[in-house]
Amino acid sequence: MRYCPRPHALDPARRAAKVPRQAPAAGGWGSLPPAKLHFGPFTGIFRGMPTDQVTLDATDWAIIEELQRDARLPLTELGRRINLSASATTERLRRLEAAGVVTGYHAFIDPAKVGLPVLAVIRLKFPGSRHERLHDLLAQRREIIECLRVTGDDCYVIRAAASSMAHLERVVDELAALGSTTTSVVYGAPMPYRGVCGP
Amino acid sequence: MRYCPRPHALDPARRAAKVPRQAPAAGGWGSLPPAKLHFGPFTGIFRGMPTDQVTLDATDWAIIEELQRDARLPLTELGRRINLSASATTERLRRLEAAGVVTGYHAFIDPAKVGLPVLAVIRLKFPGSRHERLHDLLAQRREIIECLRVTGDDCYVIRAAASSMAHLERVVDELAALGSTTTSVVYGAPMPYRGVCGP
DNA sequence: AATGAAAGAAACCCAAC
DNA sequence: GTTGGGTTTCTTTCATT
Repeated sequence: MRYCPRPHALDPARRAAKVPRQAPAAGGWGSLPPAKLHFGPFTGIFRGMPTDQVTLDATDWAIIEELQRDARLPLTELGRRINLSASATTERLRRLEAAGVVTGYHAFIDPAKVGLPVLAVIRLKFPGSRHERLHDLLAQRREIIECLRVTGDDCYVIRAAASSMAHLERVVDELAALGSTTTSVVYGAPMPYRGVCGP
Repeated sequence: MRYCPRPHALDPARRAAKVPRQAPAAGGWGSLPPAKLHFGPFTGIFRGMPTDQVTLDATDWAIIEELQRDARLPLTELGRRINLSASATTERLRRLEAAGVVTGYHAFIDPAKVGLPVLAVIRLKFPGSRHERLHDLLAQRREIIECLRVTGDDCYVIRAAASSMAHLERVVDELAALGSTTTSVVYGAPMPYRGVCGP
């Protein structure tokens, strides 16, 4: 097998080698493992059913907090910060990845900088159960960057990033064909996403 | 200076050392402070006013897409995938970081795995302008993992991760002291967060 | 801007403690 | 968990184009 540089357990190539049976890919981060329930940075990444809780000690939490802050931290430096040898740090992290505690490492992009300055939270209320059509739309419209199914009056909470209000309008119109929408444009974040933290 | 392993431009130590003077924010917002506007994975990380757009070519987008998928990808492997030498790839990425296109690299954690299986979207409606009290609460309650200010009936859209419904209730009660809340518990994500993509 | 070479550092594996 | 050795790969710098 080809040597995979800095090959964390979540690396697609490595996962393929180590996790023989992939569940059918269902949207979202292509590289993420199947059947995870995550509520990752910022909002949530739910996928499928919740899984069992993992017992973590203070060192595990230190690893989690460092990597939530900077996912590109080298393992040697991470080890230094948590007062653990590189080997032990690597093994801890490997276990956290294998247990599904760490679900991925992702770069964050400023949408405004790349031409998507209009961000919105769109709530969608369904009359019946045309969920398939929504799923199709989610897959196609890349302006939709997240969709959560929730309790309450609204069935779904959707996030979208658009290049203009006119662009957002087109996205909302497509959603409005499926159910009734309530759209809120985002001014800013008094509290931008921060990762989870220990007890 | 101490060698900094894999020291990307966003590394705190390196940022201080290498980016002496930020160019004054030019463009549409006049004298307003040059802040970050990100709508990162899952929800968005807005902070302050939007900044200027950056012109990106197909190679830049390839870098962005790869690192959104796996932030721990080595630069050599990234270069291989986009058909560029490691040096050129590094320089491209350095520019993207310096321009504020890439705002960070973050590990995603499965909240259910670490004892926070209850995720909720809480909308908060303010009667007046007791924003300071909200900001204090946001800073203190680590269950609140994001807060967006939005247009519409509700002033804020808040995300929270709690260990139980009783735990969530306590968080909601604290918010309800400031304004009227509407809470939706998250079932799952038909479309978990996926990063932005090019045109 | 991209390339290629070279030095130092990091990732990895493994054995021993 | 730690240490240390040995190997491969990665990061960074710099000269070159």
